[in-house]
Amino acid sequence: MAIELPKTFDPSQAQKKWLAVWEQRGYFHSDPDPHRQPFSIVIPPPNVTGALHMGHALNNTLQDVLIRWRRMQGYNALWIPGTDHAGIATQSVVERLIFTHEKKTRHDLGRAELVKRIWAWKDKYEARILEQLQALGASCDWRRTRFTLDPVCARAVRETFFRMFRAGYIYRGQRLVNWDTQLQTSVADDETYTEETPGSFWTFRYPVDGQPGVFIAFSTTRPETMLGDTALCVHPADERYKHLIGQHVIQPHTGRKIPIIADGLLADPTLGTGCVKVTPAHDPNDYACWQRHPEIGIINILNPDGTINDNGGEYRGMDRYKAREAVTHKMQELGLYVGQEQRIIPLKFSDRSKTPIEPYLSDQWFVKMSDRDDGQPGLAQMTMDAVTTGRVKFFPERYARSYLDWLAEKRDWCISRQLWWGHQIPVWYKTEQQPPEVFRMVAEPTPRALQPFLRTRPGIAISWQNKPHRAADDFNVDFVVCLAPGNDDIEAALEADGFTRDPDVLDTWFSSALWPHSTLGWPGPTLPENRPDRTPADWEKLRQYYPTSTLVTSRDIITLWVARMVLMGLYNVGEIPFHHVYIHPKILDGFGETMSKTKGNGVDPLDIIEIYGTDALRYGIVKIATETQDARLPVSNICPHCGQDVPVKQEHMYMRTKKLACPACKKEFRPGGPWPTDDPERPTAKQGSDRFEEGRNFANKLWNAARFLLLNLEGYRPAPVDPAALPTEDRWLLSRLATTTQAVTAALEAYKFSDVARLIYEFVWSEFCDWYIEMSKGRLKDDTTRPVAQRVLAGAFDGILRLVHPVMPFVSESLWEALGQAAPQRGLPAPTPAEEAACIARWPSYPQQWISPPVETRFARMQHLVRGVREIRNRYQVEEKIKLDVRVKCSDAVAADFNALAAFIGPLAGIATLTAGPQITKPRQSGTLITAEFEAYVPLAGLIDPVAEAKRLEKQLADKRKALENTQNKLRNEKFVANAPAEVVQQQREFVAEIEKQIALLEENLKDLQSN
RNA sequence: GGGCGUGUAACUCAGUGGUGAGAGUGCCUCCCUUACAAGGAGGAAGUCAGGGGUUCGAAUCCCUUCACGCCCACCA
Repeated sequence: MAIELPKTFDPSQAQKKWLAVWEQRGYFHSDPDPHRQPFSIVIPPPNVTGALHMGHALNNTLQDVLIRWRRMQGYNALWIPGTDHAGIATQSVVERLIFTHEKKTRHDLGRAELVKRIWAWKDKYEARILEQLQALGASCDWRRTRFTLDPVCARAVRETFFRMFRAGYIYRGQRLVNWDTQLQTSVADDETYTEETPGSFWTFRYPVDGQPGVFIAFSTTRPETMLGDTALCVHPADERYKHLIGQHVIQPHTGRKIPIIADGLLADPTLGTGCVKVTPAHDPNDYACWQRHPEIGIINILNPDGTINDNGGEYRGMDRYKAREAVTHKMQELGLYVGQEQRIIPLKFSDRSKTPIEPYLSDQWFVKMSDRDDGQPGLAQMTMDAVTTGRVKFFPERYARSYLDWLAEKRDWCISRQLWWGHQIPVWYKTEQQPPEVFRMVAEPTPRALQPFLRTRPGIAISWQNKPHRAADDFNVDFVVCLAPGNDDIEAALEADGFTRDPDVLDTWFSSALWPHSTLGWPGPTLPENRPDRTPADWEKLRQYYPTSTLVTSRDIITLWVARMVLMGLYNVGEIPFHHVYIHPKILDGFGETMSKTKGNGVDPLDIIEIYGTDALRYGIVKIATETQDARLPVSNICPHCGQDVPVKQEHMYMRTKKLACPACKKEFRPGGPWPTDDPERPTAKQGSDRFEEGRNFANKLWNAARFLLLNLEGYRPAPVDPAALPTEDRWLLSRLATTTQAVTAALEAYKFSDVARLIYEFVWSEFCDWYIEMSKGRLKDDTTRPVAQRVLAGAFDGILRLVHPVMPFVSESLWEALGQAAPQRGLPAPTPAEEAACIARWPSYPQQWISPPVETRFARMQHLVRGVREIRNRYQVEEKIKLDVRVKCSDAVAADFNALAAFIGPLAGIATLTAGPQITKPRQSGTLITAEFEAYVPLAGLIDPVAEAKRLEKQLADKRKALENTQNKLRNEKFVANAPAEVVQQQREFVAEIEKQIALLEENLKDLQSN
């Protein structure tokens, strides 16, 4: 009995069913297995407070395609999921929420309470994002889900910090950081954005000391920083100022005498007055200048909240912008004001608080990236070498350049953040004052509290201040102690002895950088041997799955994340973290802009899943993941009344358009966007994109192909087939199947995802469905040909399901089950019992000998003819009932090929009779000619308009003659004949012969037409 | 300013030296034929951004102009 499927594929039902089955059968679990080769990926951990967006959908779909494919290939495939605590992002979200609801700041709550609140928040949103990943079909080993703050990861972070500290790679220094005065934290460069802002450009002058009436002028956009000036600077070769170098000027607000120095790097004689004020504590360039001229000194004038500190004298306590006015006013009073002009000034803002950034001198922890004092390569160099030697490979290759260029600067990595949410820095010291600048680990002297532990514990490192130079601030620290994890008793002893722990937390990227090995349970070498959390199983996991196989990520974190993972992997494990880095494109809206909630141009993957199904989403994503291009995804508002797609226009973005009328149902709705409140008048549209229709349709096409098979597999008996003995159409199918399988496999190996989707789609739709299934219909009706046709159909479709599975797991799994009922044993050339699920089925591979160009050529000729007849039928609206007589003239060899497929031409082209042979029957009646690689004549007496047909043929003739002339000219060109590859020349000759024949036939045909 | 990338049909994109440039969507014509109207058959539609060069031959390689995007640096 035949199995009957519903007419259309229902994605939501399939998703629900298979997610549960896969999970319950544990298909995605992976454990160390010495007999299988591992293939491992660690997920780029999404921010725990984030919701799934298209970027995640893209990133994770591509990883899942790789993992499912390798799993099917028999690898021990492990995909580790997890989430990131994302320090600033998360803390500021929760802080803002608490402030909105309770009007309390973090200082009102206190550290412990705030952290507790964030954990509660995290638990909720972590569950949500993991569910969303599961909804994508992500075949992660969910048992191994990690969080960057969980105990396993925390242990790795502590270990790493400790080892780097002990080795002298981590130091405390004063540096200019981007200071967010509202959040009172430093923010990384990537957490800032620059905006062109209207501002003023002032010019002032300072009086030269001891030379009344002599002034020197300079310009600034931030007058308040004059309070922190420690020098004026000119170019050493600038004739205007040469004589003043070494003299002093008086800073009028503070009365300080400051030097005029020469620095060719800082001062540019062509800009402004050619003289520049130097404020080392509040400008990065000036800071660099101070490092070259430390004698000028450095003065910090700001408090963390952006007010002027004690160094600002009478301006103390004033907000920096108030101080700007006051300082300027004072200069005017003193007659030192020269001028002011309005300018558009690029101003840096904090991404989190949207307030202007202040360059601020602050105490921070750093990882030293430069080469070592002994000349040995440092961390940056080591990290670069991993790529230059080819141990880590980028796909596409060009992204290696971003990585190398950035690392080549060897800039030290600031790893401390003034936050409460994150890994607290495991360093203790004994003062409320800020600790010193540079530490180096030493054995002695030793704080008393540590004495009892020193002999027995390896996890203690002590540093002291060893550099005599002090910056503006005064320190009073004797010892700094860093502890490895697992030394709670020492921590307690230190704290009892008056030590306090550094309040800062580590940069999120510090823990993310450990992700490939921390998720695998890297135990670290300093943990005491007898600890229960250091087990042989940890090492076994690491040994099996590390280095991981491929990292799949986006290009904007190549430096922040990829480079640091390589660094930490090499430093901690002594081995690269991954062999391949695949950088995928970014998804943009229809106008080429990045998607964001504020713009209102985003697409919610969950909406796409709801409307089109997960498989359609995945297919669409794989299809647009090309090598070079970012993917544009035009967005539509989906009418909440009738479901019509209404394309988003740029004026709809940023909530500029408040209502839209649906062109289909005329009802009004509000376009999608981050609207703060509901609109009582009209519903808000969801946003979608019709780009996913292709995938939905493809899933349905597969579904219906299976439906056809199942209706026709009655009486199916598995048996081997002999490819050599199969009829031409079967050998064509096997040739195409083998070619496609090979090409898909190669595309996956090269991370050419778009090709994967295209290849599968073309084979399934344009070849298997459009031609093979149609051709099989006749064969299935005949009892003698039916059994073989069934075997080939079942066997080929089995292969198709395997090929489709990594991209579209749900529809393929559903059909695998259905096909399993009708044909539990199937396959080509010999049947085998089908695996119990598509997701653990073996990835296909077929014999090279199946690929047969002659068979494909033969088949292509037949397709040409069929298409030609169809075109004629269509052009002249030939009624189905009318019999057509197609006569074919060709060589005997082609005729033999042709006859092999002749039986299909009638049904496929919709004609009744067909005669094929080496001769064309004369005389011609009014008719038309199909010019494929052979000649076919379709008599159409009485059906065609001779004038129109003649016109058409004349146009064809003209085209052909032109092509002939071009090609003949080419062949007359000696250089072409001499230089072009022989096969190309041969091809051209054949083309000439062919086209000459076609022209002759067309001419003959035209004559016939005209004589009638 | 430096680096990387992009510009091909109305739209989104394939196509890195070799016959007349492709796909999906959209558009036009015909068809609800027992797998599929989320479908079938056919059709129209492109000076491959502009200019110059290399070559027997260029969408493809080189130079250049224009437009757009991203990253980095800088802007007293």
